[in-house]
Amino acid sequence: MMDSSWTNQSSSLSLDLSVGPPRSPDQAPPDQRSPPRKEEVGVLEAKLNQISEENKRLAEMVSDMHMNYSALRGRLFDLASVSPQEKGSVSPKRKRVDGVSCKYQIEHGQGPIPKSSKMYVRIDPTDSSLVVKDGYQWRKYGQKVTRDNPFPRAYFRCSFAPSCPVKKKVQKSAEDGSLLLATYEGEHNHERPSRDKVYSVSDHSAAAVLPCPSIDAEHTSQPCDLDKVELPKLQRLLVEQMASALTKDPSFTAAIATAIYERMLQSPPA
DNA sequence: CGGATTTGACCAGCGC
DNA sequence: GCGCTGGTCAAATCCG
Repeated sequence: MMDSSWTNQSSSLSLDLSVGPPRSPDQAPPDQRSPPRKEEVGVLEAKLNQISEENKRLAEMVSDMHMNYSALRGRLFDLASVSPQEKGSVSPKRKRVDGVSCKYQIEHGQGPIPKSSKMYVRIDPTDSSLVVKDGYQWRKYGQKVTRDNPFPRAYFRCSFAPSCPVKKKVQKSAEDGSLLLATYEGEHNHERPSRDKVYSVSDHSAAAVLPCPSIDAEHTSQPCDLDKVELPKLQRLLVEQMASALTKDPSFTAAIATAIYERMLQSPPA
């Protein structure tokens, strides 16, 4: 099985790339204790702004790398964990469509197959809150322990708009307690209340929310084939290499920080 | 005090 | 019909 050690590093991905204000003379090394002139301060401030911008870009790159890797990992996990019998519906024993009873569909005048999707969310394995910060507002209305998973499944309804029919089920992966699987049913009939919370890598309770493009294929019972991923090959290869670097080298983030630092030293004064 | 969460009860579908 | 299971309800409880 896959090495989950990287998940413990996920929080460290939110490495502090920000550059603080210039050191005060008291904090500076002994050989730099002379007070800076005004023009020097201006130069340093400009340099600081430039570095901050670069740090921002680098942080976004790391964020993207993390999400891309997690998405691929989630998909791989999905493929590995879904048995052939389970690919059609939630349970072969029950003729429900994605967990929605026939009665519910009839009463609510819905079609046979509500639009659904899944998201994988990286969390702290010790976090049992089952909270997926996807930007929408949810109200929990139930929790159940299911037969095939020791972790409880939580049921949520979208509470942002009273008429919004969207529901979601959130359950930890049975194999990987650091992975949350959120199953969404229906479509929102309103705008997203807050986009800022989505893909918030710095958020420790939901390090990365990962849309899984394979899920819609479930309705057609088509096997999810990694080769059919629409990502260009080159991009995928790049993502895999970056992911590999993240997983194999625990000091990868430190290396990035070192590179940034070296870049700072090489950067000419503005 | 009002809204959100918890949790046991209830319901429906399915297999035997 | 009965038991099992997943999904939902709703009263109790929590919390800001």
